[in-house]
Amino acid sequence: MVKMSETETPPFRYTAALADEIELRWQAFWAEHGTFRAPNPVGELADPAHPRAGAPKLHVQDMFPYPSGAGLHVGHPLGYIGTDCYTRYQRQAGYNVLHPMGFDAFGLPAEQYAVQTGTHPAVTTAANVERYKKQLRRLGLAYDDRRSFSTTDPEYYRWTQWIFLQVFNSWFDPELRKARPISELIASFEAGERGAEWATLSPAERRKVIDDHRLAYVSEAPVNWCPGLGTVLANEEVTPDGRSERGNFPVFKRSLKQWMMRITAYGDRLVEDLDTLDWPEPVKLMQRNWIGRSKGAHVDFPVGGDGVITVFTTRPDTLFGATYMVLAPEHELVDAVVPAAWPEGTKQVWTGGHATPAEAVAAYRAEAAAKTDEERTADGKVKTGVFTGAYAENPVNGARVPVFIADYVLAGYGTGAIMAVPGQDERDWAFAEVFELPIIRTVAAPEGFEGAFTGEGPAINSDWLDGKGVAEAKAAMIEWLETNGKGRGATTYRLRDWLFSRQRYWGEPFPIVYDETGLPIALPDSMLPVELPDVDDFSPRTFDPEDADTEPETPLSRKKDWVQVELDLGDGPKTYTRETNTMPQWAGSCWYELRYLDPQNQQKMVDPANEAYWMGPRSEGDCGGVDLYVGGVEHAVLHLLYARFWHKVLFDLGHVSSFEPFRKLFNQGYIQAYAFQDDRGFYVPAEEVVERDGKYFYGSQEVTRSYGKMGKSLKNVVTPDEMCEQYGADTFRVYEMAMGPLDVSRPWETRAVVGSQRFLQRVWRLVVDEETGAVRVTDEPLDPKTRKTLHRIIAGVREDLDELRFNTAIAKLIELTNTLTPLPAVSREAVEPLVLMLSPFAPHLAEELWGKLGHAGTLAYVDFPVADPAQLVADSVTYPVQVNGKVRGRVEVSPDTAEADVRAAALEAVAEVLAGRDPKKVIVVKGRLVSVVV
RNA sequence: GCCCGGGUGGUGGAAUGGCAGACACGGCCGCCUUAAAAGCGGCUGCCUGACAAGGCGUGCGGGUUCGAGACCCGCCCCGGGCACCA
Repeated sequence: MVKMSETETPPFRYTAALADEIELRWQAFWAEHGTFRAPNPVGELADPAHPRAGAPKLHVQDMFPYPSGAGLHVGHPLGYIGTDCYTRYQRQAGYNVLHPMGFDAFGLPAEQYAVQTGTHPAVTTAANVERYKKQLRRLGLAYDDRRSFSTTDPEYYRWTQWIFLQVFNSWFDPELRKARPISELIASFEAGERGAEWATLSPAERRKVIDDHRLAYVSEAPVNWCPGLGTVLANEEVTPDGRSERGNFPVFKRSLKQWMMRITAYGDRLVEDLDTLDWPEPVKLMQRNWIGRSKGAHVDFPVGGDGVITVFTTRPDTLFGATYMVLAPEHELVDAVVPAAWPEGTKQVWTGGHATPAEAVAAYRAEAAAKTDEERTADGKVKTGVFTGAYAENPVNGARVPVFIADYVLAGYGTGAIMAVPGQDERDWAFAEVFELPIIRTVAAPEGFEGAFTGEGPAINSDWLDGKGVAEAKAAMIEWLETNGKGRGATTYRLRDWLFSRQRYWGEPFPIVYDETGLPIALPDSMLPVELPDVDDFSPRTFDPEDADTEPETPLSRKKDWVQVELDLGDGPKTYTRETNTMPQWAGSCWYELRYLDPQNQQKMVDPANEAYWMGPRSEGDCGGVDLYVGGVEHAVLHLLYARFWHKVLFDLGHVSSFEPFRKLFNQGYIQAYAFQDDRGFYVPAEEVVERDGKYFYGSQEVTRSYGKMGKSLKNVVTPDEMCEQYGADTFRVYEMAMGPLDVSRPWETRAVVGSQRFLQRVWRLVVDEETGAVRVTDEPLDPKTRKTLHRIIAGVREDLDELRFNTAIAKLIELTNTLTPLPAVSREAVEPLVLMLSPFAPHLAEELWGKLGHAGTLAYVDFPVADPAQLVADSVTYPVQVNGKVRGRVEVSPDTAEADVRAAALEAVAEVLAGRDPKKVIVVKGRLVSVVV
């Protein structure tokens, strides 16, 4: 029996099968010819003969993926396709384009899989990377294959370790506001520039002093301990409700010895340099919020005999309104200030019903400690606290102010103590109301204003500040505090130092060993990389997720023969102990944009000439960096903040010429999908659900629809592999780009993909006779009208591509195709530009058609069409004529018609509507419309 | 609570203050076909209407303007971020 569909389909139609054949052939061609290799100025990848050698450069990069075992679904490559279209266009427009792709391959899932199966994470990771590469190649993504790497490659993490050592071997000079080599600090100590004490210290004590200045340092400090994961986490990895971002386990504050990076030293620059970046405002805002810089003053309040409570305030101008103070319950001074008995005049509400201050404080502390963060913030509007029995003295006027403890003051921010100014602070106002504390306004509030006034206004009740505006009063007060030794201007940050060690196996080992002093020693560059040793047991010790009283234990610590190592570090062979923590997953992604520039360089992380070419500043004050960095908004704080920090350290030390890693950031949207559940709540395969009358059915049973992520468990995954099989990669690419703007999230709809296939089929048919396979294109010139359309579309497509508006660019190409389709002859004059303009989106099809049009080789370096300005002026203009805002007629005139003539013609066109009424006003908008008012 | 985005046909989405709904999906009709699929052509915002035509339309209410989806004021809803940060 003959399959009808096969016999009836024209033999040379652009079908999925033909697309498959064409695509695989061109992918092989590109790979074989190294078509998308970009030449470097110097080094292994230099190529003076390359068509783009020495051309203006463009460095475009995607946030590289973690190669998961599940492979890609159709949502993952959205951004990759976007940057591929953009870079293919720019390459044709004349740029030397760097568009690399790598893999962020250290991390938890590979390790967890290894724990379950006993397979080494390196094996799983390598397999997953291969799978990803295959899937990406099948989509025709034009990467420079020589520049691909995984963060897990020893040749790569050798440089991650090298950068760690750069950080370790530096300190931040607050005067110069930059990192400097630690050797310069040591020299300064030795020269006696930093006090005489140095000379009296033992060698180990000196090392401790120096270690305390390093940008990477070990500290015993409260950290986020996650027993469920068996590791500590950075602040950025803990959700606001105190759980791990990965795994959603409880996280506890524990004091532990861990590696930290002094990112806080860069707080100012990380905030200020945001202004130089072309990033989405919301992302900048999130970084500003995370860094949380506030400027103000430290003010000293004398308490008791010679005690002092130092507070941080952003409103030193309101000091005359400070009517009480609050310490965090955990504040170290609390015990010191609490007297034996309640002083004279203690109000009943202040005591919490306790007989002595000590009892009240102890009870309140116990209460506060028992509350989780959630509970503390849940009832955040009701202020609680208790009087300590102590009074402090307001340094500006000597007023006696009671000292409270309350959990609305956080131990971890500022100094853990505040001066309370209820007149100008809403929280203080609320507290003052509960505890019947006096309220003094120090900024004039508007007539009839109730509550705390936080706005602008002249100072009042403030002695010598009276009448000054807020900004002026702040400055005056800071000056007064400094002159009188009562305080000083200060800046604080919400940002904490970055916790950099993890108790995991699958991460970069630290290039650090310890000697008998227990102090860290950096390994020399010559000993890099410190390779991750093989172990039998990959898992860190994990615990009952709720059990806070547990201790981390690293997998590497069990490998005794690796931990104890004999080395000659200059003092002859000695036994050292290796650091057994590993680096967090962020380490590898903190600098990968740099390694793409010079991936094969064995001598340097990146050759300065290559860095300067691809990422260097373009003008005085320019930050430099990747020209376009595309990825999801979920990395707004973590990855992007860490990467900026490392980049700035490398800049300070002279290793790079750019002071920001990513000049322009673009957040792509997500492709999401519908999922369907039956009445038991089980997910049913989404592709088998049919819609009838606005309801959804799986077989005969009605199911409910929800919208969200694609996932195996939701049974709604669609893969690019399936799309390539059903339609071809080019159709899939065109569909993803046509379905909406790149930065907008949208639902996946497989049945709509056919629209893109039809479009490509029409283009194919313009060139190829479906019955004979012959090329139909003629050398006949275009008719003048179509020529104008062509050039209008060329101009529009270029504009759209420059702005990453791929959806509207494709709409214009469809329009052009639909214009050409019904014409009796297919003119080369129109088809060649069409093919070239289509090539960023459907590169395989375009290459194939380009060949059929008689050109040899690839079109990747053929000039992108340019519109002829002469063709962009219209022959005639149609003016719609509005009467009172409604279109009532139209006139067609030549574009150079004088305004008066347009007006006359327009009035004539709507004469019937006007019915003799006299127009009050006639507005002629040149080239647009005519508006008549009656 | 505060700060960002965003609300346009059945659906995804277009529109420098100037003809709202480009382009596509879906739907309806037609051509081709014994038939179906594919392909091709037409119609498709809503309401009234046989047609012609008219009215109404960009979350809601006001405003600016000859003219507002876009600008201003006040609300509502959805998504995201932050949340006692002194």
